[in-house]
Amino acid sequence: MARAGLTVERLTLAAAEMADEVGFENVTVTALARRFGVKDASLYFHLRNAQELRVRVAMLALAEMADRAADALAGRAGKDALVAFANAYRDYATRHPGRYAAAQLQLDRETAEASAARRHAEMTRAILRGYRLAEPDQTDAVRLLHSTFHGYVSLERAGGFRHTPRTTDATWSRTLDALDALLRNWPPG
Amino acid sequence: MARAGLTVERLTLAAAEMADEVGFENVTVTALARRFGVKDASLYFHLRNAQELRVRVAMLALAEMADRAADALAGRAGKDALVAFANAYRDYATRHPGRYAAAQLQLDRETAEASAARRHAEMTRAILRGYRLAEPDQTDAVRLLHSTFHGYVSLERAGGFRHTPRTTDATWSRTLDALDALLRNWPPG
DNA sequence: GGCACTAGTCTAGAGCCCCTAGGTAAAGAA
DNA sequence: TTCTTTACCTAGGGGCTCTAGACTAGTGCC
Repeated sequence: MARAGLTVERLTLAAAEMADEVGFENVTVTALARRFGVKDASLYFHLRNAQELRVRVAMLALAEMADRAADALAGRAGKDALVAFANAYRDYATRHPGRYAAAQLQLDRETAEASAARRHAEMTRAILRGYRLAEPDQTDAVRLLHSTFHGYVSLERAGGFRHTPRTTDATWSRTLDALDALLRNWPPG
Repeated sequence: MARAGLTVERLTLAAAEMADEVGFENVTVTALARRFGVKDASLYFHLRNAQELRVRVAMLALAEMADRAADALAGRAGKDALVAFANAYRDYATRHPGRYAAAQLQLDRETAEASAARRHAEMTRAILRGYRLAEPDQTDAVRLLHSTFHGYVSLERAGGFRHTPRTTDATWSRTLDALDALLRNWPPG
């Protein structure tokens, strides 16, 4: 009965890796325990329940995405920043599909506050500084950008663009052109 | 042992109602059987497995959304059509959250072909006729619209817009203005 | 009406998952 | 060394998925 050296952090990271390998919906407490050569009941010493594990993976993913986005944004402005930010987001989803799926988990208000969601919003606002939008247009633009990025990535991952021959990379690039154009010519209220 | 008169269609419809009431993820074969006063094993005479049930609910939702969108589109063109289409989509998600969640299920290629997804794409292209976009811009615009609508609705439902006081209705309306403006001034390749 | 056949439901049970209660061994403190 | 705490274990209940095989309700035919 040697100790496995489990911690919440190790469990969360392993769960995130597992999510990328087999899909977030297949990450179970039982399967995670198996991976550590331990009984499932043992994990409940470290986790309140299975939902906590999922939430922790979601928080990890949100934080990682924010880190990547921040790196991508460093030293850039205007369209350059917009493109780098969007690509960081899309690349993360491609490389870490399970984590990305986890990040879509519905978090309760308090948990959402504690997450990196605020950093995402702040970075988006930073990008918009280059486009000089006043409130409430700025908030609307933040929401539009989030919606489009998230929608594009999740439809692409779900195979929603497969029926047309045009590559999704090409459309992605043109979508960013279009959003840049839109932000430069935001329609008056 | 009176017969319950189960059919795949009745099961699918009941599952869809159940999804709207308790959430798509809580629709199980066992719970559905309970609702019909029948043992869970009995449903496997009508369904291959639980996944088939989920897929059928997804197909139902996609078809219903396409119907609503088609109604909304009738007799409209230009921005009018764009707004009506987008609202039909968003309203459906509001009234039928469980069905909407089901519609996001990943379908395999064949199932997706048999779904109403093609009708959605055709309607979007019909809207774009008013904006006179040539290929490949048209395909890109279809993808952009889908992405934005889907992204907006799912972020809104997930509570992603709660942290800012601005109402989501106001942003939605301005988002449609912005998309209309963008389509009228689509940037040259 | 009786018989054969099919369709629809049931019971029993295996396997996996979530989670709790209570036991026990390992690691560290005194 | 002994004591305490920490970390893991066994046992078990309850839910979900799904299969095998039994049984019955209904249908068609004589």
